[in-house]
Amino acid sequence: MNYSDQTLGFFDKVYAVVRQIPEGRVTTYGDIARYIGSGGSSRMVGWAMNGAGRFPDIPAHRVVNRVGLLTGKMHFGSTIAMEQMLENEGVEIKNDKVLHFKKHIWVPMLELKENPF
DNA sequence: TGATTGACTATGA
DNA sequence: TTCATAGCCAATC
Repeated sequence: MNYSDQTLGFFDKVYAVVRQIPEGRVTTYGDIARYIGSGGSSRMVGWAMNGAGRFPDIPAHRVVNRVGLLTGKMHFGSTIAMEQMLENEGVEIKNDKVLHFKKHIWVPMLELKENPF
C-alpha cells in the first residue's frame, strides 16, 4: 500500500498500524502515536480506537496503555471481552493487566522499520 | 464558534 | 513510591 501522509487521516493511519499487530502481541497508544508521527498525541489513538469498534478488522483489543493495562476494556461491550480475546491469542491477563508485557509488546517503530505511509 | 472531553504519557513534587 | 499536573489535538457538545 503506498500511503501518503496527505491522503490518510490520523484515524486511518492508526487503523493501518493496528491492523498489522500480529496475533498474540500487543502495543501501546503512545507507540502508535509516535510511529504515525503525532508525537505524544496518544490520546488521539485512544479516540481513534473509539471509532475502531465499527471496523471488524481492527484488533483494538491488542492496544493497551504503556504499562499493559487494559484501560479500554469497558468499550468492548463486556468488561471481560477484551481479556478473553487476548487470552485466546495466548496473552495472559491478570488484574486487567498483560502479564509478561515486555514479551508481548509489539512496537511498530521496530517491527515496521520501513514506514509504509 | 468556543469549551470540553478522552481507550494517554511524561515529568516533577 | 505515589500523587498531581501539564501537554497532546481531533471529535463532540
